[in-house]
Amino acid sequence: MSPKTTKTTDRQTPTGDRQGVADQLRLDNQLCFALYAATGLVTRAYRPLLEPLNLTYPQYLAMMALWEKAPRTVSDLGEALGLDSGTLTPLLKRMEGAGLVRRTRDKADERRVQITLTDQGAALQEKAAGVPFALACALDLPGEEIVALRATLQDLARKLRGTED
Amino acid sequence: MSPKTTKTTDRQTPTGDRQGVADQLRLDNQLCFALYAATGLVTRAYRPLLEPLNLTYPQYLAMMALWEKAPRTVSDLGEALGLDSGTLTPLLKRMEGAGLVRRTRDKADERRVQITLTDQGAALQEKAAGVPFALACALDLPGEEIVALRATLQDLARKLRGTED
DNA sequence: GTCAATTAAATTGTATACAATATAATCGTG
DNA sequence: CACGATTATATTGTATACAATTTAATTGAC
Repeated sequence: MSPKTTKTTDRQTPTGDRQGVADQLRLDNQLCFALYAATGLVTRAYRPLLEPLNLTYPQYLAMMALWEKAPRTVSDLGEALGLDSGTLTPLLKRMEGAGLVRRTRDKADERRVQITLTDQGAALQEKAAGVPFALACALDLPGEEIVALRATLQDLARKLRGTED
Repeated sequence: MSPKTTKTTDRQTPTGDRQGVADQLRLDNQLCFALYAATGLVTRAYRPLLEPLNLTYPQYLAMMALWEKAPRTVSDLGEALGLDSGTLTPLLKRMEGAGLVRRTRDKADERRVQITLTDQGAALQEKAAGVPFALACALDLPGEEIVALRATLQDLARKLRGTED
């Protein structure tokens, strides 16, 4: 390793020098990679908790959205989850196959598909009741930090949603 | 909608009552969903910046890992990125097809595959130099908040990596 | 040294994601 | 009411992800 200063470079302005560029492109200096890695690890932490429910992680998110509000259309669900029909259609078909939801064309507007919870799908909420607490334990973070981090991320998401289209 | 209290419920202890369970399972109360949504939005913000480089977002992460250290083995890269060979092998084959890296069996240990940067792959770092700053602008967050959020996420990741195996 | 155990990649199969396109239904304007 | 524009979902094709298995090479205990 070449000798380096120990100065941390949390630069906000772009630097053109070779070392500056290399530093700016280090994985550990990327917010995006910190997000990517944390999301992957959290998803992995959910896996053993969701396996008994026979749900994948995105399916669990979809079920939460449906426990909040059902029936709702594919688009509505897509807005809530940030997913499009290309992702949701096959996901919902699998969930239909598993007996959790029904997909029925809206009679008032045949373009729309309403997603309804089956009895089994609604009942699954009871079994999922312990999941958030179990995960909070696995995270091993004080409650206030979880709340604060969540708020920061929701803030970031709000800003990014504003500049999308 | 049924009438509800406006009390925010950032509970850390599990509650068994119906409303408590429903609240605990609301999407907006999940740290995991905040992470998931923010990651998706950030990834989308990268897309237009990476398109001129002909890189997908995971490929961009892999390139950053390789600009930091190359050649390195598939496993080593996998540890850095949190990915296994099932994901990396096809990803690296595509990057090899694009002329960014070479994949060569390690002569000292034929089980290993060393990933080397081609001249083109190394040169791409110059073109990527502006990406982190451009994205920081798109995030529209003060630098200190970016640094703080990154540190919090790295902390979370460290804890989760500890409890994996 | 031999062979079971381990390790490193690759492969297979399933499940997201998303861009681009296709299809069908509804809307809006004349 | 006709018909182009818009909307909602589905489909197609490509690219992650990851569990489970396979293959090939190396290590280690004897």
